[in-house]
Amino acid sequence: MATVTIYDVAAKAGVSIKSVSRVLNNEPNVSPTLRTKVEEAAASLGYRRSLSARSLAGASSSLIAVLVDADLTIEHWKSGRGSDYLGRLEFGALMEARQVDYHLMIELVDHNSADLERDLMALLNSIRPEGVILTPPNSDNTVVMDALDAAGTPYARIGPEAAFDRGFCIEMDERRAALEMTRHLIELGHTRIAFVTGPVAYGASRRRLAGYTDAMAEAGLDVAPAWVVEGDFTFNSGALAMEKLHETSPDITAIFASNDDTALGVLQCAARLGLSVPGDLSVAGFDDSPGAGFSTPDLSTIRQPVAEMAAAAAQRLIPPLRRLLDGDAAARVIVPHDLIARQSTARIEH
Amino acid sequence: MATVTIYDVAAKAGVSIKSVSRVLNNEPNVSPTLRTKVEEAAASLGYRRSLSARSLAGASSSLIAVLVDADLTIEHWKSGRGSDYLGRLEFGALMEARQVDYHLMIELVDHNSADLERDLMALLNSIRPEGVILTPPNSDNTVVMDALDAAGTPYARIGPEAAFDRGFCIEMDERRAALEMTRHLIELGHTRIAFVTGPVAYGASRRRLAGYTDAMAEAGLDVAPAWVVEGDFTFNSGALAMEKLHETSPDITAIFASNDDTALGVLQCAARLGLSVPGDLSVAGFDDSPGAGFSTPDLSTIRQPVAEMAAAAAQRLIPPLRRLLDGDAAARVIVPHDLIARQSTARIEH
DNA sequence: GCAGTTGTTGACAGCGCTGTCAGACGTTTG
DNA sequence: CAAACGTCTGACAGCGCTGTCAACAACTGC
Repeated sequence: MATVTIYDVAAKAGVSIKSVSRVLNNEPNVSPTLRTKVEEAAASLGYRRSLSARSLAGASSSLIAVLVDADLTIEHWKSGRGSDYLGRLEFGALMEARQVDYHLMIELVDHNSADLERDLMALLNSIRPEGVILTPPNSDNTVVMDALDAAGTPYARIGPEAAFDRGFCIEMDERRAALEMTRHLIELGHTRIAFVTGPVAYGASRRRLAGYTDAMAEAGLDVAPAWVVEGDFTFNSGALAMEKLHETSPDITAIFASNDDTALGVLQCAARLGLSVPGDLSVAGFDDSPGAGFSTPDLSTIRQPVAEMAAAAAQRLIPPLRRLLDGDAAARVIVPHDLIARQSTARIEH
Repeated sequence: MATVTIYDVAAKAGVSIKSVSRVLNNEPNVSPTLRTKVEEAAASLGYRRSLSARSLAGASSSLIAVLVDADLTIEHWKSGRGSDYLGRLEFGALMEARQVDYHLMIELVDHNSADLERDLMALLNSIRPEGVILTPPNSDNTVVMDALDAAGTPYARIGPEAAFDRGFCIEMDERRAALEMTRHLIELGHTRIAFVTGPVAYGASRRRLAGYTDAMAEAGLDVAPAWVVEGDFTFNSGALAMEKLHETSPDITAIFASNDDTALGVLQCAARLGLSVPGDLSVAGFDDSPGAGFSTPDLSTIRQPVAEMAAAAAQRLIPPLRRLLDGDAAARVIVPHDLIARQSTARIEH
């Protein structure tokens, strides 16, 4: 194949390679004549600078690395609980990166490797990314962040739980989202609304619960202790919660589950108990997981703006994009979510 | 940060950089003494060769590019029909690549760009991957394949539809999978089994239909013309098909849909018509999409071994892995699928 | 009209590696 | 015992770029 180098372009344009480099890098002090000559030559040859050479010569590597947790991913596939999280994330980042000819590299990290720090350092040394996108649970891995800091590589943390002063934090407002979903139920006329929590250890669980509590308080509605049932983000815990609620509080008219899996469990158990959704009971979830759109009835839920979060991350990590952001490049970003009202929540029938 | 170079290692080991290079590349004619000296020095410094420098100096780039279709992906997210396809694919490839320190790069291609070929050439020129993984629909894009051939870059096509002599073809046997699912229904005692097709334009649709037809023939069962209803891989087309079948052929006891979305549509419509699944009707899908595990009842389906396919692709594209495969590195691979029997299919009640 | 400035270009080194080639050994062969 | 060979190692060039610095032309101002 005809490998086109900067020499070819320089020869064709009748200038020095340095001039070609200048034009391509948008350096100042380039005459319009030179610029057109070089641009035409480059275009006619279909020239594209070699990433390796650029990176080696000291320019930016034009690379963003996405760190994905190996364990979590394996577990995901094993459990059969597929998720389009990664796909959406990459897509969001890619749409930004491609505009300025940056590239995305996916790296697996073993977050409980004996020598995580060494692994990471070696990785950074080997590929020298301009920036790194951290996905949960590594968004809160201090070893990872320490290594990145030591290497001086900027990083963006998707959905961090703590230490919001480190790196770029890209989040959604989970409390507020839960609050809005609860409001949505209240607006539909519900007053006796139950809540199925996630594992208490997760900050996300706590924030979602807080949103529910706040919305109820705000509307002047009491929350009976029995209405808040502990779950663990799984389908089964949802079914169990439904059973329990059916016994203890048969008068509730809506259940808000901390995530979609749980909500789907609630849905299934409700069907088994002969409760019609949304006729007898409204059910809401959280996450807009792929299954949520296909349940019967399909699930009202909160869509995590994963692609937008990744885009925000990319904008902050890629210098040319960051420049466009100007002063708006806050180190901590709250990305707006969507409330998706589907069939599983409806106006209460009197 | 302390960037560790080959010079540091050479100095620490008291040898020339060429010797370090020799050891690291497993070149022949290296004395055991040298080897240990270098390995120890490298390990103690946490040294990892720079990808760019290696690639620039003429060694392999250690890079595999995954070409993902921009349009298709956008459509996916827009339709809200998330898919974990990409995630599984990457994971499969990554697990292989990491063993030999290869890296994965994700690239978006716009398959109806005015200048696809130029775009691709520029991309290849810029990142010089060792191999490229093509995902549908680009697995059958001749422009892409031509560009890759011209560049001399090996490529693996995931789920190709035609031209099986080009590149590495990584497939599953869709006809056989459909045949097995039909057999599964027959074994459960069903004899009047309907089929909802995909769009006729897709080879996959035709192969799945063929599997159904073959299994029925094999079992000596007649297929009434009304039993085969045309769908288009969407949820709605499944619901429509169910309605139609309910009118024309109320005596069928099982429906095999060409994909999960369609099957979920069938499921929903069946519920609306008061048909219990699997009591009155068994329903089967194809693809094991994320929604399939969460429907009520959950869906029996065929799991596309996406991760395994990507792994097979990686093994063929990455030279050191390919060597391990030995003569087994067929250019065309059929990766085994799984039949996942869940609640939606059951023994027929007499 | 001459130093001082600015704008525009090119020569050249060097980024961290690998490939080529040659040199220094030790071992076999006729 | 010299010639021929195989084994091990290092010197050096060069991959395709960018950064530094110098050269030159075209201005400026006094």
